[in-house]
Amino acid sequence: MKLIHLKRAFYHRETTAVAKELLGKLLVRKLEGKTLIGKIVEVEAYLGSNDPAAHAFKGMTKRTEVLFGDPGHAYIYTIHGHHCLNVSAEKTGTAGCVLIRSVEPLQGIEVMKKLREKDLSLLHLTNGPGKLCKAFGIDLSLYGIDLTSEKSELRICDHNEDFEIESSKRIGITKAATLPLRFTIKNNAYISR
DNA sequence: CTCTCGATTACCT
DNA sequence: GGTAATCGAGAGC
Repeated sequence: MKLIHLKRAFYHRETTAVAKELLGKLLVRKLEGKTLIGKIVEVEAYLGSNDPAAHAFKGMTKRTEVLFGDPGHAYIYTIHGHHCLNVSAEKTGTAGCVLIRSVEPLQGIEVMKKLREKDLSLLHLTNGPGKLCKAFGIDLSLYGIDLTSEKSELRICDHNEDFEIESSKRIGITKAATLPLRFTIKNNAYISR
């Protein structure tokens, strides 16, 4: 499998467009000499200043500053004791991002199982934002990492496949909860919930 | 410094 | 489907 990372221009667009097109792409993590790969099957768009549910809604803080910078960087935060991975989108100065909610494990599954401590069945290994971060060894030390750099330990690579995209309400939020900004690959077995 | 609140998970019935 | 555990960021004092 040849791994060509997505370029900056991919992220330099409207957040919902980036979200939909991230479906089917490959999350690639270099870790301890191994390469872990997961196919993105579920994402959510967070629109920044127009979206009360977005962390960036109230403006820039130390935590959210990467969202206001160049697109194509990792926005990682902790919630309920777990880490979540987002990708920054939109032009510099505008704070859109895409939450990676679920991936299908493709390569490095033994390493993922080692990093996760519970529920090691393949279907439940990476089917949630906190779970996939644990399985991929993603924590705050990777905050702000450039996903478009060949050298990065974390990047997103191109992959082509035919599938149908389904949209639905975002999960686990209370504000702007009815907007259809969650996108999934229809009928994929590794979607969360 | 203290307090509150989740973009969650795992385990229970 | 219901809920306890969890912990850092952000806000307020």
